[in-house]
Amino acid sequence: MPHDLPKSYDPTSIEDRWAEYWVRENLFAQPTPKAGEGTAGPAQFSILLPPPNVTGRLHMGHMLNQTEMDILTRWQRMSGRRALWLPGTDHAGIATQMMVERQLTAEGTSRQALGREAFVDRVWEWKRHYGGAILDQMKRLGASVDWQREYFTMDERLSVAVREAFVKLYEQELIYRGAYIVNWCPRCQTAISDLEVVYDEHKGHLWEIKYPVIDAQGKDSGEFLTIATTRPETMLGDVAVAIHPEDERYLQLHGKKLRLPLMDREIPIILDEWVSRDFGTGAVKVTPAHDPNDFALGQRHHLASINVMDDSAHINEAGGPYKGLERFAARRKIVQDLEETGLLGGIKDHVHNVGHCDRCKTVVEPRLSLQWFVKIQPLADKAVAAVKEGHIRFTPEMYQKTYLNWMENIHDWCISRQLWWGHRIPAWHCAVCHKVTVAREDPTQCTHCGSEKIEQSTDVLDTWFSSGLLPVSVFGWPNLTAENRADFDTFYPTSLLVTGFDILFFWVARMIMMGCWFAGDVPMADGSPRTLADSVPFREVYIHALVRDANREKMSKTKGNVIDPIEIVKEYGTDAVRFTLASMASPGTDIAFNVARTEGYRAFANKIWNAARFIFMNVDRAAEVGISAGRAALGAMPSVPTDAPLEARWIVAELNAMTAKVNQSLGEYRFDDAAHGIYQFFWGSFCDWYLEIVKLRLDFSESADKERTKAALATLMQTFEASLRLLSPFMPFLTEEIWHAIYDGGPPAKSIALTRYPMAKAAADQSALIAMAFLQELIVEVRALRKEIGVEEKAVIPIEVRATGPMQSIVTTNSAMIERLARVSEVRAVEAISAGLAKHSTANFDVAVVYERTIDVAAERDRLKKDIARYEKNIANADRQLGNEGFRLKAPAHVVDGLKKQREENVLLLEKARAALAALPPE
RNA sequence: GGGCGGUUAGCUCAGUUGGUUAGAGCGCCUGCCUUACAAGCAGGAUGUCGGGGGUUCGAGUCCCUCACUGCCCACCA
Repeated sequence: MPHDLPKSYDPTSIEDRWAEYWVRENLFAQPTPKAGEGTAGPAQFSILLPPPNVTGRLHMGHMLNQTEMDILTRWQRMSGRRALWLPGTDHAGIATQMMVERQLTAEGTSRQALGREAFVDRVWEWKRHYGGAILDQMKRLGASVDWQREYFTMDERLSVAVREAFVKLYEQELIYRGAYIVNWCPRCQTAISDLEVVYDEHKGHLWEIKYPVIDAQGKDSGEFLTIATTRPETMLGDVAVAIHPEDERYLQLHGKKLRLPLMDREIPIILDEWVSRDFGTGAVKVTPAHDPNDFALGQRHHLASINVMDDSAHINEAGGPYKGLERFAARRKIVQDLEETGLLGGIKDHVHNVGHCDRCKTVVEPRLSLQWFVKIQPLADKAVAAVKEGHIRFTPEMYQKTYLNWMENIHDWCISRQLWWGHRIPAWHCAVCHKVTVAREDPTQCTHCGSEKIEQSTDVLDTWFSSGLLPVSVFGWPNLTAENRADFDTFYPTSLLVTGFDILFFWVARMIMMGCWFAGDVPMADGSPRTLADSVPFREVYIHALVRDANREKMSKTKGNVIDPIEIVKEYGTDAVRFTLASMASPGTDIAFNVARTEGYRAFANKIWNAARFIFMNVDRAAEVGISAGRAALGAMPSVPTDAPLEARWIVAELNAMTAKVNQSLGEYRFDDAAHGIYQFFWGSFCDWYLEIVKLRLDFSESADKERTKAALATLMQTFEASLRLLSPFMPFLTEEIWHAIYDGGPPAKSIALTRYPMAKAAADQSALIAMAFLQELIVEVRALRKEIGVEEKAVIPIEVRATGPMQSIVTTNSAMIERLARVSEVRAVEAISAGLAKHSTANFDVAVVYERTIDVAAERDRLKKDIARYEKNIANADRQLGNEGFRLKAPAHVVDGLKKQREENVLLLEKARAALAALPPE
């Protein structure tokens, strides 16, 4: 890589090249340690990529997630840890099946027409074709994952883990099968878990239906009991009507029966305290097969359950004349029929929440069906303990509460899905004894009766059952032997999980439950039992925010405000987008993604690019006069002798301070602080001040002191190179390109990512920081003065400076710096500023420019008056506090002293400003 | 119904255990093509920290309350 960089920074031309190089060279592969070499501990850093769905395309949320993980992984790797970032994809049961079904529909066919086997083949084909798309996009983003370890949740070895987990839980009697009300999606035609139902507020109706009361002889008494329902179609499955036992309106109906309209069936009136008297009519129809509350009611009162709908929510034979109607058509017909028979009491508007399938948004039908469940409490208990005992730490902390609240109120988990795509449940049903055989190896006969008439369950497992196992399964569980457990011993528990709150329950909580449960049985590398502390799937969880659009709106396809990261990356470069996300990623706050920021950070990248060009230009000039660039000294923190020029001591002090800050911030997941720190240092300190000053030292003329030039160039190079390393986790492409250019074809490593991350070496040189701050203030005042009195930009003019003792000598020593940066021809140290000159005063100095001023007297007067008002206010404020005995007694000494000093400064400045005002021509 | 956030400059956001004069980026105004960079340089303006009350010598920061706003959980038919 030659160091003659093109004139302008063009991200696309460099990013593709390095992205390809990192993958080709396998730079981030983390091989399995040799047996016995792997030891868990702080020397390791392992992290799992939340596996994107194979259906996925990269969106901004992914990019944020991956940028954060990549920054941390690169930082950890460069800090000397054995870093492993493990990528993979999720088969995503429902989501993927839906995509393929949609494709089939477009072809005019269906999965039913294909049959199960052919359909599953088709999905695999689809997966091979599209499944890697998101990973290819990740490569383009520079994600430093170990591509050699890439997995897919339906890989053979991960499927083994799924099967083992299922069988084990079954053996432990923590998996059971039973008929319960589950959330049923009629479009996906499968059960879904509580978490997969999203509720939307819906303006519906409350229909009041009159149920005729019948007498002892079974004849209509002429009386009615009016019930209220939001779903009239379910009345076909009514088995009772419930009222509150103390409801005075209905006391006379106790023990009576009703005729179910339309179905002409006798149903009892039951009494239950669950019924609320003030809702609707105080009488509620009971449909155990289609409502969870009714189901519980039915259990309590030993009522039958009548399921009136089929898998696609059409009315079945139990619905009599309504058989075959789709549920909403049935609803309309039923309401119409009731009206015609005079049994419709009334229709009221009613706003209520309606559950929809998370995937396809179809209205969910609560429905009685036979499903598999995990008895979750024992797992949840461990998962609660793991967090309460501090074995897993959440950032931001508040998510711990959210997590515990959910985990402590958890319900059994419905894990069976009536899908074709997924891990098939390892349970065989016997046609003879009707019992179930669950086994690790496919059985040929029923373990209960020995019959060979067994058939495997057609259900598959919830996708999250397999992804919940990932932290253990990717490292080889359950087949861990002394020979092959090095990965597990080294990398489990993983160090960190970085993810969004949207999958806190779906995935994070499940991993904690399953990790604690299954890893707990794996002995430690030394054979000792594993404690809960070492069973957890990860030690820390960092939950990041949602990426919204610039107006803080959630991105969604329907709103059309989705920002495609790949598009933005093409326009501004990956580095700029990464830096945007990092700089806006403060924990707990959503990110309003604004391309204006990205434009700003592309400018930052360009700034770095140009700083590199400037430096390389000087390296070349130095080479021409026989000064070497001193590359051998690179790769460490720069150090400068105490007699080095001020700017050299200062920039090294600043670099150390910023390095400490960045390391600390990254340790606290403060990506924003870290990014701002680097930005501020590089642009504000390094470019704006240091580079401008160092131009003075880069004197390649014959008469120049070569040693001094060489020293200046060395500090320049070292500081710049260290800055690149510091920046490289954030902007991996740009820094890689420039870093290689520094070495002009002979880099000491294959990548900047494989060098060491800077560590602050020493306490910052305070005297350099103080002196430089003073000079910066002086230079800024001179520039401001020039502007105020209208000195042309190009004019070079003398100044007068009055400063106190040590500061005066700093001015004298560094007059060349002042002259260059403030366009000054001569710095005159004086006892007092000459009368008539335009002057600025600070607590430390007075400064004036020697110039025939074209002063705007009115503006100057305004400025001074404003200053005076400010000083007076400050003094009054200080006096008020200092006059308060409580403050003097209770405030810490440094606060009181600071305030006193500040007051003195303000008194001085006030005097100066008043004098200056008096010296102005009268109004 | 329960819980958790947020409200700071025109915009997007920082602000560590309460402590001296509340910050950044973008935007805005003014002047500069100063040979690394006009994707730049220099200078400048801008806030009753959502309202009210309280604790304290001292509150953007702690407590109470109200308003607005966002999210999560629950799901009474």
